[in-house]
Amino acid sequence: MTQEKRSAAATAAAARILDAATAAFAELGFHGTSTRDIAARAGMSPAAIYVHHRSKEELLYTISLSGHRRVLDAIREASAAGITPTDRLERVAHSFGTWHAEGHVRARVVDYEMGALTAAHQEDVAAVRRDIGTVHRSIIEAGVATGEFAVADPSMTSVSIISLGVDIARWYRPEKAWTTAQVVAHYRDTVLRIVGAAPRS
Amino acid sequence: MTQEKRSAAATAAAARILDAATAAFAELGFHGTSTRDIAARAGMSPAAIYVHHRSKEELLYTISLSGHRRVLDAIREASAAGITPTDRLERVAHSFGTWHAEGHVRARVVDYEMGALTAAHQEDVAAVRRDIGTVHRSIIEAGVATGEFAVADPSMTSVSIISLGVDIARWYRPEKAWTTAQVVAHYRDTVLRIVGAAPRS
DNA sequence: GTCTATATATTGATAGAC
DNA sequence: GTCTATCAATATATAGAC
Repeated sequence: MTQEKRSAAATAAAARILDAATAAFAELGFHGTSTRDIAARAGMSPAAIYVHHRSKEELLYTISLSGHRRVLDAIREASAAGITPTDRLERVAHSFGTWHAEGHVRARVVDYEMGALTAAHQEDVAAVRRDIGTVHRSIIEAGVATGEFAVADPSMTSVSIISLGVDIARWYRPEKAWTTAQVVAHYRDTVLRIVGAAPRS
Repeated sequence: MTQEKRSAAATAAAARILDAATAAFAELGFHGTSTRDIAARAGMSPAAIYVHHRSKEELLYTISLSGHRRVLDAIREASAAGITPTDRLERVAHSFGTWHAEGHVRARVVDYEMGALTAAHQEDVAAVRRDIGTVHRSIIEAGVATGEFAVADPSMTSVSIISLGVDIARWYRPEKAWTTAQVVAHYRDTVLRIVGAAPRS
């Protein structure tokens, strides 16, 4: 058995507990969720959690850190693929919006439960968040340099764009009228308007 | 002693407890806050809370409902004062942004802790939220009618504008670089861009 | 209307059988 | 690696003295 396969998150039971914790945290919040809630959703006894994970807080840490890293990877890939700043921003907005709309349950935990982490774990996540901000800001600055974007303060604008994307996870509910595709398309168009890009054909 | 003065929230001690609860809920979340936390912040014993309020949940309900009502009143007043849809939207954005930036502590509880309310209390708050949405959507529809705004879906656009304002309360921290006035001005300008209004002089 | 003391339930986490 | 049983701490809320 390899090192990787022995690590907690690699076993099927460990993953099932992580998924149960994600669903519970998204619905009730970290502090509103008991370890018994998580165990019940995973179809196991409360004690089983501690065979695979160190603590309830570590469950949140694992969800939050891996979630943040996956978003960062996704937008970096989207950003690299584009040619012009407008292309890159459009791809990044699509990727970022899709993560928050389709993955709204996971994203709700990732983006809104950070405050329940220990200070050290919160700093690990914050570092990834800074990189996510840098990806956005760099594209905006590049677009300002080429004249494609009309933006007075790229830092503030990138915060707004990220904010609008993140907040999808708070308000979006699939049982309502809009599909994720509609929400993402609207987000992408809104982002282009915010930076003052020329309307797309 | 009048009826009003005898109601719980009207006494000084009751208000002090409400303020302490607001600060605690904003920092730790509803479920992360104990009644002992609240009592300690108010400089009272845990038992004192129950002289002035029925339960911890009722504290949140009072904060959340009165907060929502105050926002609704503020944007209704701002909306009525304007002449053109652009004027009205600008005033509403200023009012809505100011509430969330300057009142970010209170707004964080009002907007992000709703899920901890009982179903009945959640519905009371949701009714006010629907009115807040209607105020925004009506202005956008009016602007589309006059040709001042270029918006394909007024419902989605009003959700975006509200979302961008609400989310200020999540990310804004006064100890960072930006003043509330800067954040509000940027929000107001961004809102006008989102609806496709002509840039202001 | 404030307090100390406490009832009662639930919490996160562990012990030990299998 | 799963379970049942349980520990110790903490939760919300109340009782009763002053």
